[in-house]
Amino acid sequence: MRHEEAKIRLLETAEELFYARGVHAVGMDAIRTHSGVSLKRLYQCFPSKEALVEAYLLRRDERWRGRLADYVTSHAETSEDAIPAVFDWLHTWFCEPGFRGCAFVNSFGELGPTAPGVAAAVRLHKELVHAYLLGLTGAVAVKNPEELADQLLSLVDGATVIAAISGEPAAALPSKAAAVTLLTAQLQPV
Amino acid sequence: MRHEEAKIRLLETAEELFYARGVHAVGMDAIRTHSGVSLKRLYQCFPSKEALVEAYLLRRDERWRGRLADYVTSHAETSEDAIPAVFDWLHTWFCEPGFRGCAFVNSFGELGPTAPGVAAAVRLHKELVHAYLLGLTGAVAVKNPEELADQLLSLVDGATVIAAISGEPAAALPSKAAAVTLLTAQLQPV
DNA sequence: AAGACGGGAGAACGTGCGTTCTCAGCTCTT
DNA sequence: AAGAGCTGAGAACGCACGTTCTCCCGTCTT
Repeated sequence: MRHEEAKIRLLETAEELFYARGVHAVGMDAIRTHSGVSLKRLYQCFPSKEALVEAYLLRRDERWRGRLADYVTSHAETSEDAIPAVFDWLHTWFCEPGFRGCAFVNSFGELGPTAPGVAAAVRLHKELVHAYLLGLTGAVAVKNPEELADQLLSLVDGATVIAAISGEPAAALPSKAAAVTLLTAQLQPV
Repeated sequence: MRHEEAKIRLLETAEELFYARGVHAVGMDAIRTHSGVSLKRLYQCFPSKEALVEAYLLRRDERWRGRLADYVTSHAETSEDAIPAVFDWLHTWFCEPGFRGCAFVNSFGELGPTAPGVAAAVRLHKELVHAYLLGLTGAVAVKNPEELADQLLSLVDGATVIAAISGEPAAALPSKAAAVTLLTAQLQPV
């Protein structure tokens, strides 16, 4: 097995197991069994468990934002439609089997104070999501795109937390309505 | 040392350590050392670590909601003022040294899939906060108090997550502004 | 006053984890 | 063809944790 292929299988396994069960509930042996990559190779690819967790988070960040952006660009006709489309995508995400909240929030709660690299990856993810939302609010004629992006991020994270804890995907709906209200309240009169 | 006093010291120590470092980073030995309660007594009061975690969460829930309600009732003159006051309190909470996000969200991320009792305590807390917010939205003349309470809960949890990850207490401000916008948008014309 | 009781301190035990080491087999060079 | 080097499987090691056990001391009853 080639080095690159082993890395991919390890990252896929890490995402599957760490997200589903939490980081500290998954041992390196479970990663090895599920991935079929030997421990020796595993430690060649990632020098420690923490390094594997960081790599998993960075990869998940890119894929997560990619899926969001793809959905929004393919479902929103106008710039105004893009903002509610973000919450439509959240709803479909919440409905996926195995949804268990935001991997970054979960990892931060679990490892934040003890693993600085993980905390940095989580912060980076939130900054990138915020930048994406700022791109959306900057494309419509609102008074304060920065503030609106902050508010949307808060609604996104809040909806995700509530959907995870309550197990109710419909938690996306009031947040979507809130986003629309906030957007229209800030729209400049033409 | 009396039984009740030992319990209180254990719960105080548990709150201090579990919240600051996370549950699995704090051993029972650390609880014992910090509290001064012997291991024997500890296991007489709480039969397992999970039981201690649950008791800590239930106690923190009551104290947290109590502090919120006290602040709101003493700082809000009218029913309309109560809703922004919630976010003012969040801001003061975020500014406290040692703030590390929502203990319930953190515990859920860390233990959710493996500890059903913890997950239930977290759900209960969110339901009680929602009920409190519903009490506030029901006291003003809005079209849909249920939806507004859902939205406020989302903003509260979102602001808390973002403040914890970014380390920036000002994360409360856009959420407060959003709450005010949502409230005024729903106010019935007199 | 003496013995039974309870409590504190900490050792002990079993388990599970992250990480490294061992060993046997396969592959590729010369 | 032979040996060097890499690979995978899994044992081994050290450590930390949750939980229980042991021992010794103070206290309270009769």
